[in-house]
Amino acid sequence: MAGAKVTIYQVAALAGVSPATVSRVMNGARVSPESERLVRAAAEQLAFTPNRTARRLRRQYSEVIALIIPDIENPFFTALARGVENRARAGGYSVVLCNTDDDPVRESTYIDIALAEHMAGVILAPADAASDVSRLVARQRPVVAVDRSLNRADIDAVTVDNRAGGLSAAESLFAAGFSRVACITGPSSVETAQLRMEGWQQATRDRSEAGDAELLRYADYRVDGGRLAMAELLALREPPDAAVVANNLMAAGALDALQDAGLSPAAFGLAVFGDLPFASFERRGIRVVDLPARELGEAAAALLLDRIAGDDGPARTVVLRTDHRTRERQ
Amino acid sequence: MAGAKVTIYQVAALAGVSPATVSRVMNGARVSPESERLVRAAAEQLAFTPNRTARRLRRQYSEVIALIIPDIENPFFTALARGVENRARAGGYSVVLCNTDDDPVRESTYIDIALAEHMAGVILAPADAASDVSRLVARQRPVVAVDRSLNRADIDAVTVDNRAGGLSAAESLFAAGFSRVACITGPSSVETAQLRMEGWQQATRDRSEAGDAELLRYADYRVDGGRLAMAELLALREPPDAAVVANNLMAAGALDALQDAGLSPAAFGLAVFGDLPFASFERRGIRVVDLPARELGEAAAALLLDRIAGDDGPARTVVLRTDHRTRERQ
DNA sequence: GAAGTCTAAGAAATCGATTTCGTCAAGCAT
DNA sequence: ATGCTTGACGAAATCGATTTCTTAGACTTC
Repeated sequence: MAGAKVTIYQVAALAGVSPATVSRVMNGARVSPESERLVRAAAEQLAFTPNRTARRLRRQYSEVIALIIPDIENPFFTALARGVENRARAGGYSVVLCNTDDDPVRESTYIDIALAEHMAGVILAPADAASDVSRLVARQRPVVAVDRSLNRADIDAVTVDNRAGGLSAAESLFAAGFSRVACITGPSSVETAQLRMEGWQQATRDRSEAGDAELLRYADYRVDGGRLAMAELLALREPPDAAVVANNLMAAGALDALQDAGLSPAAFGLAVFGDLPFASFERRGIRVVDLPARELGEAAAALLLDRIAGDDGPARTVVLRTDHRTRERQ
Repeated sequence: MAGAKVTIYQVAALAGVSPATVSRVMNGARVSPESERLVRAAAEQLAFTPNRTARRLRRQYSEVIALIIPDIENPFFTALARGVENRARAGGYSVVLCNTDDDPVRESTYIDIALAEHMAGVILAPADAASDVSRLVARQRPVVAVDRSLNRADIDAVTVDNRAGGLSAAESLFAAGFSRVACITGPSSVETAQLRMEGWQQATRDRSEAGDAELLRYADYRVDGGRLAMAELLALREPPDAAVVANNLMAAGALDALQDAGLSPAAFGLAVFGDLPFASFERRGIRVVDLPARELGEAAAALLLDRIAGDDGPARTVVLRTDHRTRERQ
């Protein structure tokens, strides 16, 4: 009715029972049908909503999970977030999205907040493999690493097979007839960047023509880094005729650089990790290693919800497959 | 130290003072230097973090604000979210991101959660102009509408001048020599879609050649809707030679359709609301009405923080200007 | 030196829901 | 009929920090 807050005491008074009974009704404990009727009517009439803060303080627990990601403006992570949210909502949980900009300090702050807020669990795309989740573990809060794994064996993780993806991306370029296949990957400190590069390396190592160190560029997983790296590659005395690019943002930059050089992505040979959500028509001819972002999120959430529900089996690592294919149409 | 939770009582015991004094130290109230030293040392030693749930229950208030958006996978909203987050963090607040998929029921649920969680305020990009914020108002929780305004005059809002944007977008196409300028806008129930269309309408109304009703298409603000609308326009007996597209996603679809028809965006004449984050090289020649997404978020957060701090002046509406320009380079 | 401020800090109440504990009465077996 | 179980439910403790309310000194002021 009124806007003022309604407490369990007021409902109890109106229904003529004790607050304990109201609580029992709201939580499905055994109550006589008569009491239940009275309480429900009173709650309805007063538009009673239980105060979650009080409940949480008492229960030491809340139906909220934290999702900590490095870059909220990267579509890969928003798709992942959507996967997490879908799964969590289905299980009755809300998701709090925390953006770290790959800053370990901010990540650490968010972990503290998750603890202090009594969140039920944390899904973390770690800024660094050495990210410190020990406080969570010590307090027995479930944690799942997603996209990138952590340096510790006791934490659940959901990742994709990055090495296989890098390998198949490079192989598909060779199979299409390209011979000098370069690689633009992310920071060497980031696991996915390293593994994707290793896949490429494995494919190129054997081919006499290709095992050239100058064809490998470490960039920063951002648009400008991709542009710069591609520009450098094209300026080589013996430039590549194709490249594996380790994420979507750098691919956008690389496309730019190709365009500047008057090359078309199809003729040049480009294989990219992850989708280019807005580059719809230009991406024809680009090979895409499908990163199942939403599925990653769903799998991570499912795993976390299991843990929250009490599953305390040994740590699991779920590795999703990457498909790759050539884009013909969106 | 240990993982177990540390309470204010343990800190008090170790420091040899009362819990009240510990609280005073933690909150900057007057305490003797000696007590302060003792408390800080004890807190440090035990790695004490105040339990936010308990604090919130007592204070009836938390340093968390909710940001409710219709589509987390739309870069416009993530950029807006980043603006909110930056500003909120600077003010010591955390942001909880809630995604509604334009579903009024989910929106309503999130509003209830914000209330039950004692959040300090809500920034809402309403799914519908009739979205019900009355519960928030009744409970005196600050609310700011962003991007789209609400049907009520007592709520702060931060928007852009959509009509002016639509007008200048259309004008710039006419000025560039195009004569049949179409418009692909969003659902007629969405305010921004309506206003952008009206701007276009105003520009075309006077030009004899252009005031053609069939050149106006209502779509759904999504990629496929844009593609379809553009395909329909191109199939007209007398197709347009240019178009104003009311958001970024539909523009991606429209570009697709143009490509299918063998037209280049520059030759066709395309003016788009909002940036196309990944279509870097193809967007040359496209006219972009800059939507200052991040600034919208920052302005909304600033306004909300003012309200939270107690500002209870009359409701304000902040209208940001849209700049438009032609893309030459990313 | 007596009366009147301050100040620091402890004791205890408080926020609102949950949960333990205990009581009372009804139901059942012997 | 007696003793025992069972179920409903109220009273009161609890979660942990904040916030009165008090009290005991220390310091002014005339």
